[in-house]
Amino acid sequence: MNRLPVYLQILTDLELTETSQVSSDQLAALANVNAAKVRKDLSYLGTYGTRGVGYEVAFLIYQIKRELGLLTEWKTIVVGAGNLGSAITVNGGFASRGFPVVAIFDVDPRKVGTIVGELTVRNLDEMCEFVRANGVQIGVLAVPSTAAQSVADDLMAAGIGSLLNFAPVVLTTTKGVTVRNVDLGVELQILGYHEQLRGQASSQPNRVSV
Amino acid sequence: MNRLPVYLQILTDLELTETSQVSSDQLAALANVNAAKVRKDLSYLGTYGTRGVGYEVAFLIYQIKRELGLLTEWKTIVVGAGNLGSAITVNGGFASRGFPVVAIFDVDPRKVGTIVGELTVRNLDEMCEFVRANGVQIGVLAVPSTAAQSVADDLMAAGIGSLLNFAPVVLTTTKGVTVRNVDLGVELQILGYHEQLRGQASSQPNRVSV
DNA sequence: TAGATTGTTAATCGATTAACAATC
DNA sequence: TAGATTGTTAATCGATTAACAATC
Repeated sequence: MNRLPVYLQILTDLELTETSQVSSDQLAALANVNAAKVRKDLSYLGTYGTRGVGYEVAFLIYQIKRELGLLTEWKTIVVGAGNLGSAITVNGGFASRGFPVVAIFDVDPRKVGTIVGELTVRNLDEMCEFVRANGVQIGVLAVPSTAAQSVADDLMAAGIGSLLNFAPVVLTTTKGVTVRNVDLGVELQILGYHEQLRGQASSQPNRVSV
Repeated sequence: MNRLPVYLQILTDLELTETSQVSSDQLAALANVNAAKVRKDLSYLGTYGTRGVGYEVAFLIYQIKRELGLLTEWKTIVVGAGNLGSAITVNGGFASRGFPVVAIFDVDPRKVGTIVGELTVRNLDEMCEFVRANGVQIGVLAVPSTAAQSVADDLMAAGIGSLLNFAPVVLTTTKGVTVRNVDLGVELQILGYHEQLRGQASSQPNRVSV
């Protein structure tokens, strides 16, 4: 369920402000969704609410984490030690969210051996062996578009489970590997679309929004 | 329409391979969707196909760009000159996709004045004035979570149109500002969820997938 | 008990897709 | 004309939400 991470973030914030109980109405307001939807989403986890009272924040956090598989750590590697790969490795704070970055790789000999965060950049040649030997589950592709498919092929051959791909290409995948594409250019394009709509709204009010 | 950027990318690839005509069947296969959906999506742009033949690639690219507002350039600034902000400014290649990054800002005096790509990092103090003076439409927030709301408030006060936010916080927004959140941690969490499902599928085959 | 809120049903809404006449 | 493919209708499917009995 795609909305559970949103609830999780809100609940985590609430816990920091010492809130121990929350109603579906409150949660819905914070998440900008319908209260019935919140109850339906949460009832999917089990019947953990108390009628007339609401939900216990800490318990709900635990149950969502359980459902999302965040009680386990998933070993993650980053491929590409450029700015993006470094950003993810260093300040992503992913380790605290259950995704320890256990290695970072690059093909550029000038980058191999340098330090990124707490890791030393390894040579791409060692990647497959490392994945196999350490049972790495998740690979983050922060490489140029031209290299993405090749790196993905290597990782899949080495038995990786899931890929997070930042290169703006449609990867060909084998087996049951899950791929998630994040194209930052597309994110901007969507904003551009909204900017255009804004312009049309003020000048040509004869068009229904989509 | 959220699928148009996907079609656009595929069509652009096709154009590079000298393909001038494409059918809804072919496009659907490349985009991993139903052919009827492709035709319905494209018919929204207008009736640009030819029965018995298909669609002209170049013309379709133009029409999608027009619809998405990609024939105009949208002035973009990046706030935060860390690894993430640098990655976006330098190798995002967003300028070629219609989003020229016209300035980058940081609060850290050690970063102000340094060069990122073709830009000199400016002081955050100058940001509002710059946005107003140059009519910047889009702001990219590559700052720590703690700073995100404050920077967003400043940008909105200065009249920015849309924000792309990488900080894992729910921003409070005023007026008709469009905000798009990209939480890389959430992206990983979704992969973690799939990893967990994979594990359950092999051990406990008594659970229907979601 | 009275008030509040859940869990769930049933209605509604919108998105997807099969099917096919139109037509190149 | 025969084959291919669009554009669109109508059916299907799934997601959202209003409503309310259950119950704390």
